[in-house]
Amino acid sequence: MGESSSERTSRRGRRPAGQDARAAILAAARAEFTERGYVAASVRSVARRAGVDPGTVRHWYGDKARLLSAALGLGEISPTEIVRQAVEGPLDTVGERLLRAALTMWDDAGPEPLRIALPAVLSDPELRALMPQFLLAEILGPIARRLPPGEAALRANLLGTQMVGLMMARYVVGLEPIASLPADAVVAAVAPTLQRYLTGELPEAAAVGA
Amino acid sequence: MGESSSERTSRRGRRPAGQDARAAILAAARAEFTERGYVAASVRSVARRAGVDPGTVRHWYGDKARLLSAALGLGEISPTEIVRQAVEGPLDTVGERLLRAALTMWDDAGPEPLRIALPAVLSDPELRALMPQFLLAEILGPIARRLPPGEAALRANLLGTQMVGLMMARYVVGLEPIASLPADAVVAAVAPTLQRYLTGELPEAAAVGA
DNA sequence: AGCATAATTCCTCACATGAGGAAAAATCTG
DNA sequence: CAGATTTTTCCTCATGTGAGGAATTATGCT
Repeated sequence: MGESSSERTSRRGRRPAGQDARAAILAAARAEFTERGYVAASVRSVARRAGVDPGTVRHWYGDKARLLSAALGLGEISPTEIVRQAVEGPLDTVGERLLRAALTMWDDAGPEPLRIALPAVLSDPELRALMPQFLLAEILGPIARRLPPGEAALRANLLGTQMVGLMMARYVVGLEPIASLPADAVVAAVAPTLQRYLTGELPEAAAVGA
Repeated sequence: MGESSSERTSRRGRRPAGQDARAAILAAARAEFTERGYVAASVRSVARRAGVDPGTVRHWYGDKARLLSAALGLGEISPTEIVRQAVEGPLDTVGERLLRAALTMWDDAGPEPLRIALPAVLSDPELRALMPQFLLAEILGPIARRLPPGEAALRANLLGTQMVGLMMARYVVGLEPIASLPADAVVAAVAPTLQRYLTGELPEAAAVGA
């Protein structure tokens, strides 16, 4: 964890043009958050890794939460928008469309953001407590609005269970063979489940319980 | 967070018989780990909450990892054993048996152990890296051994995705309505998925990808 | 009753963290 | 070119952490 003085100048003041401290900080943050977890990583450990002073990190990103947001690139993709688009179209293929959209999003981003964000959120009871509202409003809500009332919430919930489980196994944990299965194979196996949850027969006992 | 001197004596030495410091420490640990997350909770914060000195915590439980194990009551229930028992019997109802066993185990324990353990494990890249092996060996392995070779691993994986997703939604996140759905209703909705994953038709594209 | 053992606190140490602010150095602008 | 602005480090502070060990006090055993 020692800083290499060949990589880090010790004089105060502005660096010559062309050096991108912000990018180095963000890359270091992603690495630190991934390797140590958000809580155990510190602003100082990120700064050390980036080869800058902690004051520089603070200057650009303020506190650690904002550094996390920046490192995750939040705001660049909107899961809500992705869901909204996928949910449009015929209902008898909505399961597959949602799954493909999610797999594309996750595959594009790689496992890092999920591996950083999920434990960070789950470790904080206040953030964790916000997740149901967020999920219902932003992810499952647009789906439920396409379904007949009465079972819509339960059906969207069930879809959520399968999607989050797949996300966990494939991206967060890296469970094989599903972690390296081609997307088409995943869709072939899992989309029928999603479709049944959304539009298929739910046994009476499930519906009564809702 | 301040300690109440009416609850804590300040003299050194053994306490009169009848006071159970260990139980108080474990209860405090569970509360602290749940409310702050494992990493952010400290041995000192646990001790403060329990009304004892940090040295006492250290005396009984050594380091924080061992305190976590004790607080979670690890060793009292064996998921592996539960899976092994549920997997015995006719294959055409194994999905439901596994699900009932898991729901019982989770319901009995309440959300706390999962809310403590999951972020703790996922925040630590070394522990996280061990999860696939553990899951495959201890949970999914006994299931896969009951299935015909060739697709056994994929089928067990698929079952795992649904189970972990259900666990996340129902217990960790508290997503409604599934969080408060009666177990029978959950089984009615989800067991057919598990059964299909284990013994049902998997589309060709899924099987080829495995 | 006396001694050994067990349980608990107090003390100390080295180290780490987030945060604020001032000084220094490069760039930008008119 | 000079001054303003931007960027970066150094310095300081208050607070917290894990860990080791010795002193103290109650219990257990003979």
